[in-house]
Amino acid sequence: MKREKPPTIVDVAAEAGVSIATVSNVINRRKVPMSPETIRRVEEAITRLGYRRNVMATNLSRRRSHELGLILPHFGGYYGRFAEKLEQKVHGYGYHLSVFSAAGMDPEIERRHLEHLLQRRVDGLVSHGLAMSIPSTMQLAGEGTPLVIFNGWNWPGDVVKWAVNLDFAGASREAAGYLLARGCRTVVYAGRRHGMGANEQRIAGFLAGVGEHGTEVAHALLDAGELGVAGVLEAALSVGGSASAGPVGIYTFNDALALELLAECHERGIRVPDEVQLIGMDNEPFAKAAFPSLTSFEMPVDLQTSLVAAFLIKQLGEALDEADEALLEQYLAQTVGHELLIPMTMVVRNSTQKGAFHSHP
Amino acid sequence: MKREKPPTIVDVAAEAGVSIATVSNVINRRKVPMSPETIRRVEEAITRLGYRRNVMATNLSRRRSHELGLILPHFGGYYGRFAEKLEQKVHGYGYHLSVFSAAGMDPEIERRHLEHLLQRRVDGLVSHGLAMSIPSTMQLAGEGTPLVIFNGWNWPGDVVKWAVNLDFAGASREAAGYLLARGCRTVVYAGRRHGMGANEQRIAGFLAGVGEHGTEVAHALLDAGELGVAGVLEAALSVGGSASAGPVGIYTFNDALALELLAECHERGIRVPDEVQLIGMDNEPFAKAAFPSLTSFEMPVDLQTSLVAAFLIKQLGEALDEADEALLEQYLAQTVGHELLIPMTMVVRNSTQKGAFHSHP
DNA sequence: CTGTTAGCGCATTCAA
DNA sequence: TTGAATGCGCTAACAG
Repeated sequence: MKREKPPTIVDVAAEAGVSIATVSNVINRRKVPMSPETIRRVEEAITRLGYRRNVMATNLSRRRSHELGLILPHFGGYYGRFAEKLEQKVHGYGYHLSVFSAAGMDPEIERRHLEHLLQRRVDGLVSHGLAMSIPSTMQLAGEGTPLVIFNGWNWPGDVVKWAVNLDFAGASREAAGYLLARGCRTVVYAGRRHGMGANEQRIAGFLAGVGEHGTEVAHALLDAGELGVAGVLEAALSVGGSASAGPVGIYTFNDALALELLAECHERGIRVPDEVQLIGMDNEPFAKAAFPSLTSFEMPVDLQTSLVAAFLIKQLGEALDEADEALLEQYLAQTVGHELLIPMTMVVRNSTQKGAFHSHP
Repeated sequence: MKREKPPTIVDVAAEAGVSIATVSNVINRRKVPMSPETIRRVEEAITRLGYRRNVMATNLSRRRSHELGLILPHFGGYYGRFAEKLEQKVHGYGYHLSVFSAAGMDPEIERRHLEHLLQRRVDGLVSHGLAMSIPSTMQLAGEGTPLVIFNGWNWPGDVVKWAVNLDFAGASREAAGYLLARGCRTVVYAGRRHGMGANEQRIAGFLAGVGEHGTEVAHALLDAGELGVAGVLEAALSVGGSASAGPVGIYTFNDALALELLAECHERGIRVPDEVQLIGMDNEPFAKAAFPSLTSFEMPVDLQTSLVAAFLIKQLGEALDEADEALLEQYLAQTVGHELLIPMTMVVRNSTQKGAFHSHP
């Protein structure tokens, strides 16, 4: 624990025999003209001393941190990829991204992270539709820091300028329609209550899809958190009365749940997709490798992060590059209000293809 | 973009009719005696103005950030959980944790994050065995910031005081032995070259396990990155000559790879575990839900993060609580050098239980 | 082209 | 019990 304190700009100036202002100039590659000789001497001094600029001092002085904060519900799957992509994106604009996880929607942890980011005076924030209550968030975020939400619905436009959402409703509508088209006699949605807005969107879309079907169809909304996986499966199987023909279609909150249901089907000798058809969401790597492979929805992470970054960078008064500017305009044109919807595409696999698998022939 | 600048301690002082020193005192020096009246006035002013302390200024003044940095190879699975746990742990000691992902072992990104963390003058660093070269890291980290490594091997003791590692070698040894004991005629290890140290540890342990077997046994080391999943399976099947009796045992770098191999087996009508037995690593949620479920190794995230936190906090000169102190001593006692090894436990499932599954009866 | 100087927001002696 | 003054490391006019 020796830790002699790191060299400062003053040490560098002394070492190079110039003033601190000059050092600052060469560090920040300012426009001001400087003799090559001076630059060389300063740079030498910097490497010789192992100088590293103190960003706290820099930010304090600049009254600008060039730092952005991202709050995620957790680091897994889609969200992790989201974070990495967004980091790359904003780095291209000279911003740094600090990522925090609410460790599974824990409002307390979330609040802590938010508070910390605010105290650090980040220039902007990106957050999922939070676990914290909206008023509580509003109070924290206040009018202050630019905030872009992703996958959050019904945020008042005065606190959130933009919400960049995946069209879970549309996807769910499609899923329901697809299952019905495949001849399912019954369709159910298996959700997770703590999915919050994302869950509600799926429900709304699912119901819409069911409603669009020509004839009346047996359906149900199930909660996996409440019923458990086995409970969901049982409930699903008994919805339409056990005698009717055709498989039961189950559309799940995400691939993880779909996979668990799949395992439960194996356990009970229920054939997929003959007796039960499954559609998940997220298109996780394991969805493809499952047996039978799971039909799911691809997450357009690239597009979503690009849009999020574009909105935030723009709010920060920065100029966007050609591609991002174009992207923004394209989506802005087809958007009403401040909620932007990104369409999703279904990836059809064997869990919805009749006859592709027989567990117990 | 109005953003009137946030209130400072000066504003609060004015509002409360006291000096800034007094404000500072009520905020963080409750030890010094102050009249309750003053405290009340200051606190009122704070809430009235919505004052929030600027940590950059605070840290600059204190010459201490109370912030720790964590660098991960990526956010997925085990690492994500690791981050969340560690965050909780260090929060208990009054530290904040900033997490960064190298986006899949990208040395460039990793360097960027490390540099940023150092510029931010974090009090300590935690990192996986990095993607960056060791010398490059040493130069960066230098003698300066306390650094604890996890799952990193062969780091010189003068730059890394502690390395807290999972015993991948021991687990791999056990895996090989287990497969052999289950009657496998052939055992192979399917790895990922970019797993680096973690991969090498597995290889060493695997070979040791094979070597401990009484008789000579056909085995091989395969690289999934090079051969592809199909290639690995083919190679594995042909290792011992196709005629010999007993299943082929495949021990994989992680569950993801095991699952892909499992899918490939289904594809080709190869029965698991009758013809092929699989053991993965990480005990991901999908390992349990796979069909057949995958034998794997549990990751002791809690224990590992506790130890990492304890080492780092201690290096920072902080006092540990009872439990952590005890934990530290316990492990210190059984450790030689600066590399600490955490034992892992196997979770046996159907992918190694004969007869549990017949894909094509 | 280079140096002087006044902040940035806060913590912390040292006096009062 | 409170306040004035100094410094943390750096940036950004403004002079020279």
